[in-house]
Amino acid sequence: MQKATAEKSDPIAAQLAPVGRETVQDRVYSELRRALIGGLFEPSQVLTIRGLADALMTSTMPVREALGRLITEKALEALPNRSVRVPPITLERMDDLLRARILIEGEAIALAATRMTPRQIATIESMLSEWDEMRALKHKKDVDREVTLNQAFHFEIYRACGSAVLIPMIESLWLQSGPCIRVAIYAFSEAGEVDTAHYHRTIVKAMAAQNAREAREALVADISRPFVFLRNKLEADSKKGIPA
Amino acid sequence: MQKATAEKSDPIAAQLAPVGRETVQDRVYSELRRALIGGLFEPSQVLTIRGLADALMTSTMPVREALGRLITEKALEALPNRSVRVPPITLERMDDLLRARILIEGEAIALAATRMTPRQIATIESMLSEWDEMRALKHKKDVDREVTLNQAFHFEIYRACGSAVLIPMIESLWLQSGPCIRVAIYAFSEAGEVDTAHYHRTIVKAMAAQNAREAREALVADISRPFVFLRNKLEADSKKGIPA
DNA sequence: TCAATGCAAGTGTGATCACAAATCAAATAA
DNA sequence: TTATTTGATTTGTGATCACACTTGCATTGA
Repeated sequence: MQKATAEKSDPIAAQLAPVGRETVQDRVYSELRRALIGGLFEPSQVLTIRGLADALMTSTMPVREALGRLITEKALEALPNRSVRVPPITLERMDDLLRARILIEGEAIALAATRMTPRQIATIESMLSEWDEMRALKHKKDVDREVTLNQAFHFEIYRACGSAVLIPMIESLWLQSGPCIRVAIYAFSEAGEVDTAHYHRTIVKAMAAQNAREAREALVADISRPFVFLRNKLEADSKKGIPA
Repeated sequence: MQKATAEKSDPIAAQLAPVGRETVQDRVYSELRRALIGGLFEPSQVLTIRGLADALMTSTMPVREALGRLITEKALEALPNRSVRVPPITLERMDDLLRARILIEGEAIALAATRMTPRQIATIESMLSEWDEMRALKHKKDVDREVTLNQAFHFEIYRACGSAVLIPMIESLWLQSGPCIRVAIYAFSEAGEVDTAHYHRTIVKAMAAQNAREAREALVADISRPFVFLRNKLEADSKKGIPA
């Protein structure tokens, strides 16, 4: 094998990063994930293979496989008509999702509390200040950036839990609650938003002190907020407005 | 629509069950799931699309989509070579899986403890006696049947937890630990098996008493057993035998 | 006017083909 | 004999086609 010998003998090869061979299907899958977590699709919206293929400038093949994967992790829903849609929001489902997230993400942050390196803690601290400066010049409500930064903050912590089993589950949970969260964030914005960064600061403080219990409690408060907010909003709407 | 009117006006339509339209992909996916949970594939075994398609008497298309779905739930592993294999067993992964299963299945059974109907409890009790009579005439070690019955018992309980979010996660966990479990059960058989049904009886008793704490503890003992057994076996092997 | 029928466009599913990358084996050189 | 190379086979990926089912709309009937 000429490649193996080259790697050993050639000193410049050590400076070369291996070029990733990402498939089209992977890119489609990642793109749809990003859109789902960011809440770019509305609940109950139906997606067609050919429509997405056109939008993503590819053929139907990578799209249908990506959709199949998203359906298995419950990020999308397969109707009996064989059409696929993003799952609608119901109160039961929101409670269900929140309970699962408290259980699993709470465990992950408790594990991470005793395993995070100073370097990793410095990373999430820098994210904190990045959050602050975004708030400082909040001329425009950059919801997309807010969502992205929030996700990066949380997963920087979760990655430190050292569990290759829990992390994909958390990703699946974020995928499923993405549409809900987006709706909640919009509701936040129009209802005099509470300081989101405050909760993150509490989390960072607990993580720096390696206090698993406090970290878990702060996390629960953080992720519960949009859910209870949206829940109250939905209940209020159904009481006075349309019951459906 | 003639179908809708027929449903309302025609009395014989009420006796007709809707014919399910299961796709080939669904069948392939279910079949591979069954094989994985049952441990029919060995750890580190590589699977080829065309090989599976031939074995399942279908084309490559349904197989590749089923494989993609199984990869996303970590039931299979995609190598950088783009070939797929069933994940190998490591001590770290086993501990990781067991911890996640204790966390999530423990929560599920605790939820189910206060929600199981008398009818559902009667069902798992009947499974208990079915287990006993299988033990009574254990002329041949029917590992397959043992695995199937064990799965049916646990999921009859989990289904009662009422969470549409937790159950798919538990299925994913069983998918991932399937190969390990199979190895453990074989090891059980050759090492004078402890009474598996005893743990299930304890679980049933706790469920009947709606005692969530006891049910959870009994479940943890039940699912931990094959893992700690296999762990000790692997550690013993690595100490005296091959370190790899 | 309204419901039922029939047609046409759209959609998911499975099969097949083309192509590039990887794997394996025989052949060759040191 | 051992290491290297070369060629053939296998394999995954993406594109395209054929078919069946669904959906939506226009037409027809009462």
